[in-house]
Amino acid sequence: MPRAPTTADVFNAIAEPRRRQIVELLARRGALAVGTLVVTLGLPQPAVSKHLGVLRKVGVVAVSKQGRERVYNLEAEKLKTIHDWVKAFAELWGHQLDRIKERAEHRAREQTKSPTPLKPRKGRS
Amino acid sequence: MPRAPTTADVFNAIAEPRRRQIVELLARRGALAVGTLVVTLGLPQPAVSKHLGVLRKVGVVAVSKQGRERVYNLEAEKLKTIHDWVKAFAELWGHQLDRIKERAEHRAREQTKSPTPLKPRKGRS
DNA sequence: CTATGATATTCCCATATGGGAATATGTCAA
DNA sequence: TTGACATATTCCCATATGGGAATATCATAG
Repeated sequence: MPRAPTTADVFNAIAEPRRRQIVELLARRGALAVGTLVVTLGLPQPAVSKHLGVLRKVGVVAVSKQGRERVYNLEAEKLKTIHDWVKAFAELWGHQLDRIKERAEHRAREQTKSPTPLKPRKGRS
Repeated sequence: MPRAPTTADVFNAIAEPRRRQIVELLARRGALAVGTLVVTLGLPQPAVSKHLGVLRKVGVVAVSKQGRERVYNLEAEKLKTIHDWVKAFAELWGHQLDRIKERAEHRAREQTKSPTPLKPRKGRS
């Protein structure tokens, strides 16, 4: 199986730096027309349109026709998926994670066979 | 330019569902040997090793040799990058984002007066 | 030493990529 | 209508993918 399509989910969609930039821009400056994004990002228009297509497909942005322009706005709630995911690990870096780490599989399955023959010295001979 | 390598940064690394699963497992159960991950994930060992390789390259996990096993542990701080990124948009979904949205490109010189969708005719009567 | 267990690495391949270039579609102005 | 502008879509291609299969590497037991 090849890599999942960028449109598979939000995680894949924002893996692309340019797309993250677009999200940042829309968050910072509000809804923007494609043309504005083109000049701001310094990317060719087709490239921008494609990136927007990906973001739109996963629901991170939404379009609205305004005259001959297409105005894209951020649908921030979709980013909540990611936030919720990483948030679960927040305590692991904000706190002492040793406890969780250590209480883990210290008895692993190795004890089913060899009773912990740890660090046998790195002798040279 | 093709898609950036999965090892390019944390965002690309965790775009892959299996790799996210690995992260979750290591967070939940602490450091684990490859073999344990293999049985838990139900994936062929080479596949797991490759995923671990990606995660290791971006620094999300770290290995330690323990006898003939390789024990992988989570380096949660690396996920902070992602957390910090999405966190910036948290106010956009937890709060009223209208303010930010509206103050945006109002110079688009066209006030959105009526959203009136043009196409949503989902019913043939 | 050799054998076995535990992981990592290499080769293969269908698939998707992001950008470039060119073109199509859409919308407004005369 | 025609023309100019704003976006989207299509085609092309070098590159990377993730899994499968086979093999290599490393560590320990005998």
